Amino acid sequence: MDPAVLDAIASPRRREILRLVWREEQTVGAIHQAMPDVTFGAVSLQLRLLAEAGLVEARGERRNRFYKARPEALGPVAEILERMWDDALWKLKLAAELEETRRGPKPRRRPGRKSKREV
Amino acid sequence: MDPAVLDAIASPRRREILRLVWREEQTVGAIHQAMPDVTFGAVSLQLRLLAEAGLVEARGERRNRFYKARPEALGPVAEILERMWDDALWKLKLAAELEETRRGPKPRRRPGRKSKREV
DNA sequence: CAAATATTTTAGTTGTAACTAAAATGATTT
DNA sequence: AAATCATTTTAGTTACAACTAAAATATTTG
Repeated sequence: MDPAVLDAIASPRRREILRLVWREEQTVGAIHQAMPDVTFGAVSLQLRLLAEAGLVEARGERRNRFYKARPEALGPVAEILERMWDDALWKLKLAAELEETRRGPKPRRRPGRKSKREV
Repeated sequence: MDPAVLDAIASPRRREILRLVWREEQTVGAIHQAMPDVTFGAVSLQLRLLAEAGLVEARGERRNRFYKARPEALGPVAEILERMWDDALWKLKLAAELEETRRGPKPRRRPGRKSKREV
């Protein structure tokens, strides 16, 4: 397992793309339609990152490129993701997470301060 | 499994800290001594992030705070990390990775361009 | 070949993670 | 209560991931 894998799946956006191409290949356009809050170009760039990490593969047919996940490249992480996606609760969390991380890769850490040392 | 976990382990620096406190608790000072390329404060900040994600716990004794990993919070990811650390090859890669990511959280994507579509 | 369609790439912007240096806080000892 | 030790927090800097809009590239169709 490449550490690039850990990097790749740390992004909610990339996890969502992975999910979309998990079972069956999808065109970039189809993926983009499922993520209307980002531009086509943004989807293409994330697909490039995923492809460079070996987590998706592409196939060209006619005018389209079809992308498909490579679960075998994810090793044990594949099961973790699948478990997350199967969990209905997770779907809600993902939605909130995607909305929150409209820009910026990572969830903000909570601002709640605690002045005294907490043991 | 919280997605904050995936976030936390995406950072080589945090993975290294986790490794140091995996088997036995360590003071912040001891952790810092094992990572001389960053300041004490930087270590403390990353420990805070890990603690907020529930991946480490702290205990205060005398002047020191002892940090310890909480592998149970990592779920299946714990095994992945352990497997990585056990692999000698990984140790070399991690060293290079840490050196390369002196600043900046993630490995640069390779600049190699390919102008034609590659199917 | 021109037009249409699908995708990639470029150039530039923005938010923020990871860091540093120094100040602040907390705990212990004298 | 001052001095010392260990850690946390603050304020500010820097590098870069994720994004947008537009231009470029590739592929098929009329």
